[in-house]
Formats: sequence, C-alpha cells, structure tokens
Amino acid sequence: MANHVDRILEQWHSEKPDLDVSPMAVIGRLTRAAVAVESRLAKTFARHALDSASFDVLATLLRSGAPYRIAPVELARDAMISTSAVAQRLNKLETRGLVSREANPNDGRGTLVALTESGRELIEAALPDHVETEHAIIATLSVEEQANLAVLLQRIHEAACS
Amino acid sequence: MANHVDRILEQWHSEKPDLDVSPMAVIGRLTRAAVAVESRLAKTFARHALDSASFDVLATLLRSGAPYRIAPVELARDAMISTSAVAQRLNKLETRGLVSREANPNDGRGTLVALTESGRELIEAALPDHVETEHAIIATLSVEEQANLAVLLQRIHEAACS
DNA sequence: TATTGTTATACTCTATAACTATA
DNA sequence: TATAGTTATAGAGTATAACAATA
Repeated sequence: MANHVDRILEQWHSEKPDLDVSPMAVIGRLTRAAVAVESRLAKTFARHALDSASFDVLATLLRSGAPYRIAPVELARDAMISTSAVAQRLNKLETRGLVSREANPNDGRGTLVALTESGRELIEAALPDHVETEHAIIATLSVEEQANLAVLLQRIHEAACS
Repeated sequence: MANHVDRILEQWHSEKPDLDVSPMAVIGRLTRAAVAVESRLAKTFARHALDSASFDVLATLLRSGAPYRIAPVELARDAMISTSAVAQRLNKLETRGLVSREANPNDGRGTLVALTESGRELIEAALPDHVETEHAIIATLSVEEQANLAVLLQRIHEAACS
C-alpha cells in the first residue's frame, strides 16, 4: 500500500517538476506520525477520564516528587501556555477534586497547586498504562533505532526553533 | 544546555526508578519537534495571509493539477476531518474569493471546489516560500539521515495506528 | 437506503485585557 | 514598577445533529 505522503509527492512531481519537494517526505511524515501518536495516547488518557492537558498537569505534579506542589507559573512555562490557560485547566481539575490550591508560604502573591489524594491515585493508575502505550508504539524500533530517532528529532526541533 | 525532555526523564528516574520511561525520550521529542515545526511553518503561512488549514486546501487543489477542481468529500478524506469542517473551511476561503463552488456535472448531489485565479496566484506565491522553510528546517540533516528519519517516522506512524 | 453537502448549534481550548494583591 | 494569579470575554476550530437533495 503506497502511503499518503508518497502520493502527495508524486502529485507535486507531475504538477511542479522543477520544485524540490523532498523536505515534505520528512516533514509530512513527522506531522502525521505526531498526530497518530497523539490520537493513540488520547485513548489511554480517556480510559482514565483524562485528556492530554489534564494528564500533563497531574504527571508534572507527580514527577516533581513529594510534597507534590508546584506554582502555576511553573506549569505555564512547562507547557508553554499562558498563565490564564493554566488557571482554566486548574479550575477543571480542582472541580473534580484532583488538585487543590494553597497559598504559597514563600510568596504572598503566589499559589501552590497540590495533588490531592484522589489526584495522586488517578495519575498513579494512569501512568503505567500510558507508559505501556508508548512502549507499544516504539517497540517496532530497535534500541539503536530509538536512540537514532531521538537524536534526529532533537536536531529537527533545534533547526525549527532557530 | 540540557533539554526539556532530558529533565523530565531525570525526574521520572528519581521519582519512579522502577518505571521504564525510555519511550518518552522518543515520543516526547516527536511531539515537541512536531509542535516546533508547525509553529515555524505557520509563520510562513501568515506572511501569505494563510493558516495551515487554508494552505492545505489550496495546495491540495493546486497539486491535483488542471482543472483544479476537487469534491469536498475528497478534501475531508485527505485532511481526515468531517465534511462539516471542510464546508466551514470552504466558506472562509470562498468569502475571500480564493475558491468557488460549482455543481458537479457527474453527480447531482455533489459540488466541485474550484481554485479561483486569485486563489491560484496566492498558492503559487506561498508554495515556494513554504518549501524553502521546510528546506531550512531539514537542511541540518544529510540526505541519508533524512531518508532514515522518514523510514523511522513511517514505522512509528504505522505502529501508532495499529 | 445510502451518500453528498450545508447550516445550526454547542463544545473545547486558547489568548487578551482588566483586575487584585503582593514583591 | 514588576510579578503572580484569576476571571470575563471573545475568537478559532471542531464535531454532532438535522436537514435537503440526489444516487
């Protein structure tokens, strides 16, 4: 089965033979692979009544270690979104009792987002399931191929940001 | 400069030493690379008063070749979105005079989306600029590395869909 | 009956602006 | 003055459902 990206390249070759569209072979596959992976991961999140954004907040709190408390501004930097977007994500999680907000003892302006017992249980249950899904996706690659892919993606990332 | 993904892996290692989080090294970088690339491409699209979705529709029409006419249902399959989402994208493009809708002579139920003169000019101008941006991003990789990366991404894509 | 296409509607996610409070 | 955080608001994008028309 010829894949989608190949068909697109063939179309460009007949329509614009002088245009070097070879970058699309990589970037087209990068985009599609990322979409497919996100979609697959979303299914695992949904099994735990989570979406990608909520999982991200809870996982960030969990991996920060005890006492599982982070300032919203940290979460915003981490996820590269506005502090307003963070506040709205937190509202949803707080309504569900998965996180709570406390005053920051070191900064009167600040807040600390805390993982509740219920939030802790949920993310502890979802995490191994998530890792297993990721494992299933990359298991088709050997360890060397995985390392190679990570390096190439890192370089693409840096090139895109420069 | 240690990168973000490495920091996340280190945190997991201290917090959950028994969990094999090695898949995150690949999938984390895949997601972040895709986001960075999309963001970079968006800047080029914006210079031509386009967004990714609009560019996609116009480019699909252009590479289909003369007479530059496609049924909406084809566009939906291509972009993997609902026909309703296509209709709404087309409304925007039609308002701007970049595409027009005609009756499909072969199917009374159907419509053909046609690239207008104005739409043709716009996409012909944006395309080389877009390809140049993609070229700038992947130029850090040798031809062999590009081919290798494409193969690895293809396999990740297939694994994620299975 | 199934397919094509559109609109109305609602939902989600986000950023901007305005505001409060503290550093 | 700058920073932290929240809410109100508006905008973009999407899918679902309802509908009309043709196969």
